[in-house]
Order: sequence, then C-alpha cells, then structure tokens
Amino acid sequence: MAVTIRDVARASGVHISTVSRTFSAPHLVNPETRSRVLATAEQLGYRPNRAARALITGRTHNIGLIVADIANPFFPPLIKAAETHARRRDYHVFVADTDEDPIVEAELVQALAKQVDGILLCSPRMSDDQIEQLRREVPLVVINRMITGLPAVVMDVGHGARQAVRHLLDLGHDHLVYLAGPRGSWTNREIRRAAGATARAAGAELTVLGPHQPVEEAGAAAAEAVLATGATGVLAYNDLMAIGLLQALQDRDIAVPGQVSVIGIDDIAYSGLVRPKLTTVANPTAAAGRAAVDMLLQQGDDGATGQVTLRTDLIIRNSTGPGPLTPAAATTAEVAATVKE
Amino acid sequence: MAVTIRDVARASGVHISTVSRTFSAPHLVNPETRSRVLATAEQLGYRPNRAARALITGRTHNIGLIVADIANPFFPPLIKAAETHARRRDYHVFVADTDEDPIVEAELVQALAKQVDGILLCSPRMSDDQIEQLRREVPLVVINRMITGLPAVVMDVGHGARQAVRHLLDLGHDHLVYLAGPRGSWTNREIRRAAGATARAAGAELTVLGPHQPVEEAGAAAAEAVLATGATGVLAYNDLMAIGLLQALQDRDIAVPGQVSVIGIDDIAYSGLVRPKLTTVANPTAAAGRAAVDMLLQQGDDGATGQVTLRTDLIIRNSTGPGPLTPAAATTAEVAATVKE
DNA sequence: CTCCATTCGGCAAACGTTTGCAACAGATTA
DNA sequence: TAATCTGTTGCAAACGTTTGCCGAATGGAG
Repeated sequence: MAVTIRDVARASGVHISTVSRTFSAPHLVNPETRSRVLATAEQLGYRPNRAARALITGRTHNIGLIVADIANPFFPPLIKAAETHARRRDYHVFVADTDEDPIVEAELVQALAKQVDGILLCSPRMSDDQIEQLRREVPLVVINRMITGLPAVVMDVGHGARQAVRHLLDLGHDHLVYLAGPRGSWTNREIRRAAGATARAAGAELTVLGPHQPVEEAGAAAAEAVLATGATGVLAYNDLMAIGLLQALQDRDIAVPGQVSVIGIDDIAYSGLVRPKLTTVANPTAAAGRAAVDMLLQQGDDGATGQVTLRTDLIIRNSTGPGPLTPAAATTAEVAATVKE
Repeated sequence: MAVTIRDVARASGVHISTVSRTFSAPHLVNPETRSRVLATAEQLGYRPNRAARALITGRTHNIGLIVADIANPFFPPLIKAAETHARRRDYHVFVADTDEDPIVEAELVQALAKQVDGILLCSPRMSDDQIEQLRREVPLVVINRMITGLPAVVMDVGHGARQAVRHLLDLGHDHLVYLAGPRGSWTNREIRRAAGATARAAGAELTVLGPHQPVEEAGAAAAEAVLATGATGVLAYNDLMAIGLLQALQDRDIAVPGQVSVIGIDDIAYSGLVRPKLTTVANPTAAAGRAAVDMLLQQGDDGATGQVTLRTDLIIRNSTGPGPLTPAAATTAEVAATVKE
C-alpha cells in the first residue's frame, strides 16, 4: 500500500541501501545518484517508515513530556516551546497529563519508556527514589526539581521569592503569609525556604498556610484563613491561587492592594488581565522547555548530567501597595525602585 | 540491552510465538502456560517493543492531535480529554501546534502521517481541498469544521450565537457588533451567519468588524472601532478577544455592562475570573475531544464517516446589561429569564 | 604499466514483533 | 478402529529500514 524504500530503489535503478543512504547518510552517495533518488522519492511520495527505522537504530525520534495538568496555564507555553524546538530537530513530542497524581505519573513514564528516546518530567510529584528508579529505564530530564545526579532544568524561584518578600517588606508589611502549594513539590519547598529566610532576616513574621492544590478554588478557599492571621502581605505558590484569593477578597470587600497586598508566581497570561493586575514572579517557561529538550537530546552523546538554572524575576503590577508601616508619602512606584538589584 | 520476547521465551521454556500470543491473543494459549509466561515476563521486566509491533501490524497505536495554539486556553481542556480518553484505549497522543499557520498545519499532518493511526484536526485553517487531499494519506477527524464526506465533531456555535444575539436584543440593544475571528475559520463563518440572521430577523443592525487574530490584543485593539460604530452590544469570536475588549473599554472609562454589553464565546476558565464576569457561550470541548477520539478509532472498522454535533449554550454573567431600548425597570435577571428555551 | 587509495554502491544480516501454516495430542464421532 | 475435530504449540516468513563488509571502478603516484 504505502510506498517503501524498495519502490524508490526500483524506480531509480539503484539498490535499496543506496536509497537508505541517500536519506540517512547523504555524504556517502554520489551527488548525481542522490539527486536522482531524491527526485523519484519525491515523485512517488515516499516517506521513511519511522517504526522500521526505530526498530533497527533503537532511536524513535520521539520524546515524552509529562506535566501535572495541561489545563494549568503555566504549562502550555512550556509545552509549546518544547514541541516547536523538538520538531526543529526532527523529534516529535508525546504530551501526557498526570492529573497531579504521582501514581499516574509513574505509570506514564513506564508506558512511554519504550516508545521514546527520553522523557521530560515537569515538576514531578514522585519521590526522588522513584525517579532514580525510572531513570534506569529511560533517559530523563527533570524540570523544576533538583535531584543530585539527574539532569535538570530549574527555574530559580528562590530568587523571585526573595525579591517578592523584600518587595512586601519594603512596602511596609511586617506580617506575611505564604500560601503553600502541593505536597511533594520541589518548587513549593524552595519558595517557602527562600521566603522564610528573607522574612526572618528582616525580623518580620511569615505564616505558612497549606498545603493546597495549585488552583484558584484553593486560593479562594484560603481567604478566610489569610484574613484570620492578620497579615497584610501574601505570597502565593502560583498565580492561579493568587487570582483565586484576589477574587475572594474582592467578594468580601477587602481592598487589594489597599488593605492586603498579593503576589503570585509564574506570570501566566492571565495575571495581567485580572484587576488589579497581579504582581508576580515571572518564570521563563519557554526557555526552560527548550533547554530541557536540548539537554535530553545531548544526553545520549556524553553522559554529562548538567543542571541548568534559569532566573526568575519579580514583576510589579497593581496588586501590591503600601503596608501599615509605610509613611503615607511613599508610593508603590518609589518603593518599587528599591527592589531593582 | 532491553529484554525482548526472546528472553522471556527462553526463560519460560516456550517458543517466542507463544510469548507473543500471550500478549496479543491470550485466548489462543493454555491458561497454565499463559500465567507462567506472564510471570517470567513480569519478573524480567519485559515490555513489548511498539516499533516492532507497529512495523508488522501497520498500527502504531498513536494518534496525532493538531491545534492552532496550545497556549490558547480553549484547547487544553480538549487536549486533556482526548489524551486521557485515548490512553484508556492504549493509544498515545502526539500534540502539535501550528501557530495558526495553514502551511505549518499541512506540514505537520504530513510529518505525523506515517507515525500515527490517525489525526485529529482542530479548527483547521487549511482549504477544504487540502484537507481532502491529506485525508488520502492518513485517517482524519476534523473538529469544529464541517466538510462533506469527512468525519467531524462540531460544536454548534450557531445555536449559542443565536442565543447570545437574542439575549442582547431582549436587553434592548438594537445595534450590535460582531468582532470576527480569523479568516478561514469555519466557526467564524457559522457565528457570523447565525448572528446576522438573528439580528436581521429582529430588525436590528449588526456590524461585522474583522477579521482578527483570536487573541486579547486584537480585542483590545478593536475597542476604538467598536465605539465608533455606536453599537451598544458586542459579540466576540472568542473569550480572549472579549476579555481584551473588556480591558480596553475599562481603560477608556466605558462602563461594562453600563454603556456597552459584551459577550464572548468558549467559556474558557478565565471568563469567570475577569471583572465583570464574562457572559459567554459554553463549548463542550472535553466532550468534543473524547468524541473525536472515538470516531477516529472506530473509523478503521467501518468506513462510516459520521458527523457529531455538540450543543453550545449561553451562560449569562455580568458583562451584559440593559440597553438603550429597555424600560429602566427591567433588570438583567428578568430579561435573562426570557432567553431560556 | 602496476599498485594503492579512495569513492561508490551492492549484498545480506539484523532489529523485535506478528501470524499463516503445519504438527501433534487427545477427545469425539462414525 | 479409523476418521475427524479441537486446542495448543512450534516454525518461519514477513514488516521497512540501517549498516558492516566487500568488490568494482576510478584516478593518481611511482
């Protein structure tokens, strides 16, 4: 039915190996022969069968990309960047969604293992041990998690979180809340640690609330608890939760940033669309996707397991404003200037 | 390196064909033998090589899913549903992103053709001819586009658009704008047609502005043009554009829904998060994704090329309110009641 | 004119499965 | 008792490539 290498060989009067080489090792075939073969291949509409190729070379030219939740707007830019970048290198991408479930996560890796040349694991919720285990079955690159000996691309949320907390402190907030993300999240631990250290160093109080699922509903549901602490500055695990909190506060007629300041993390597309526009920590997700693909594809050559760290930065918008300790004269803009490093 | 069917055969003292049958046609092998084989397979960690299987059976157990833009929040729920549904049937999904470019779209289909058992084409921008052409290379199911003779899953936006226009008319708006989507979009044509007919039937004026890229920026950029028409009710091609318009109007101190009413289409997750909450037409995207997968997988069996139509419905929130023709007494809630069919 | 190096292309094995066919045993039927 | 059937297994070919090896042809050096 489909046109194979054999049809092309027959039609252009050469052996099948010559046709094969025309595609997979062009420098080994006479330019004249090559162009003739290419012409008939084109004419016949020949397309290499990747399954056959994979069978003999052991390389599928596919990579897997596992995320917690495609519908979480944090991921699509990363997926898109990874996919485009991979395609440019003649790789295709399987995307899978774990629904935030570590069990499903492990199953997916197993299922994909034989079908891909490697897997990109985004913010995995599995234990380090499990990941090390799976690593023996298939090349892995982890995104947003640091595991010694494992190639990884991480976004340095610690840096962004420190900036965020400092921003709140500079604005005169002395009691903060960190609205924690899901259990098992490396990012969550990093943020908590960074935020906690920064607050402590400044002698401010930081209350951690959580863990929470990283969705708006959780942010909204936490509103009461946040208010109960008496804190005036909030850092949320991600923009989704921050936005949920924003809405819940609005519903309670709590002014943001008038009475409470809120900072998110991720800078998803919608953080600039809600009102007030959300102050947040921007994550270079597209760059992370590309870097992870590169890392995975290079992994075969040398066993080097690098770790790339990408920088995150605070973006000051309108959900943060002066706190109780600020002299009335200080405006957000003035204080913002101090955060620049 | 990897453990093959041969290793399992040797370890359990049977021929490789018996092992093969244990997995692909269990009823043909003695239960006793079967369990023995399964045990050793499990113990050895055997996993079938899908490339080899694909080579001989001609079925890859993969399907392709091509969307215009993964980052457009309309798509992730569809992708997620399709992917989960496919996995339950032991299929994996390749996701690809065309960046709204019909050329890339065609290339992607070609590239994926040999690698998948079929392709789901979401809101394709190609010409009908091109799609018919590609259909000869690989089984296709089209989502949100109607092409005679081609299996399709469409969301009946016409229905939702009629409801939306009627809602605006009932509220007392007699001059409406349709903020059109991209050229080549079937959905766009459907909406325009339905909206136009409904407005005309009621003797109201409907101005079409466009085409536009289906993004917020386009919606925001169209604000001036919308105001220039003097219309007081706007239906946008999608929520993204509607939200962009909302922001732009807010920036110009035009009250929504006080001075202008706005309706979007899609009911993306964020349409309920912006303020005012967006009145919009809900699309059953997840159901569409599942239906399309089913249709694709059944296609092999019989050549039947069904067309499934899914219903869409207006969701009334806070971005629509009384227009110039409404007696002051009529509230949104009262008028809303009239839209129920 | 011989020899060697180089370039090119053919040959055939291999990759890990599936599957039609045949073999065989035991059970059933005539 | 012979013939037929059923259930289980083995045998080997096939799927469409890639690739190590070898031989043929060419050209330059000696």
